[in-house]
Amino acid sequence: MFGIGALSLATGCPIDTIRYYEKLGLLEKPFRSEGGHRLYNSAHQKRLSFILKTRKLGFNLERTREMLSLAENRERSCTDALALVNSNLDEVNEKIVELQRIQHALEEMAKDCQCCCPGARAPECTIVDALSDLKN
Amino acid sequence: MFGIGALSLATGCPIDTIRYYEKLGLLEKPFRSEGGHRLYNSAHQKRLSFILKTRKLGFNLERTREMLSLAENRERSCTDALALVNSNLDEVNEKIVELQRIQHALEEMAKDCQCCCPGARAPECTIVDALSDLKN
DNA sequence: CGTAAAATCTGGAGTAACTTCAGGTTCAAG
DNA sequence: CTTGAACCTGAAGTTACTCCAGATTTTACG
Repeated sequence: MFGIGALSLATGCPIDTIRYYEKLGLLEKPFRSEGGHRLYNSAHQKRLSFILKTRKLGFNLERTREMLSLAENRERSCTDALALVNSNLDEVNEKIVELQRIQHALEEMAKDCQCCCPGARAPECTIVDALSDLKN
Repeated sequence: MFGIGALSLATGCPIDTIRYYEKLGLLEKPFRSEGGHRLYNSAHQKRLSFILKTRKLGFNLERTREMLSLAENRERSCTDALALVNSNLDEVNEKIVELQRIQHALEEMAKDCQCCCPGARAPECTIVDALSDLKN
């Protein structure tokens, strides 16, 4: 049995976040010392590690919650876990595509500016021009 | 002079967002009809379009604000705009790298599950296993 | 054992960038 | 003139935390 500080140290999860997960019901309520301090065991730690690993894979808290219940429920099939992974993957892929679009556009802007308006005043800058342009 | 609905339609920006930008001072206060309805002209529309274009390039509102003041201030040099673009580009690149890491990990998980635990119960699923594993 | 420092407690507010809501007022068309 | 659409305001909700103040508990040291 160890305190919240030790759990935080062991998992790398900030203390406030641990309490936050508890409030959301992702983490079950820990035991308490006589004075009211939280006391955890290795089961708590495992569950928190699970959550953190899931979060690192980009799952939001709702999906994390589903993954947790999946991991605990012996009735549910593995295809549910796969579906969860895949829907998360879809989202990640969409985000990547969007960011790459942005990346491309920003690189173009930077290139144009560097080649065509070095030292110029902002109003004549190609970047400002591009943003001001009502077309496209 | 047109109302907020028309501006929204013209720019594709939701009405609530227009009011929100006004509250933040990104958009200057419009004229008002006798009854208090907002009235805009093409200058307002241009400014809003500028903001929307900047947002589409992934700039946050603070950077958008800077870009706006840059576009208006004849004293500031073009290199400032370039710096803004580049710092935004840096952030975008970081996000892409992180998302690609996640993408990779999720793809691996999906592959493992599809090959090794079709139809199995969740507790034996490779996905759940990977998340439960305290190592790594 | 006493005390001081470190750890923990609680409830609430702050963050980004909107979005939604309720309850009321104004505008435009017929 | 009436009615339905558009618009008004201020406040609360969203995600996933993070930070704060002020109080209490625990632990270490002499």
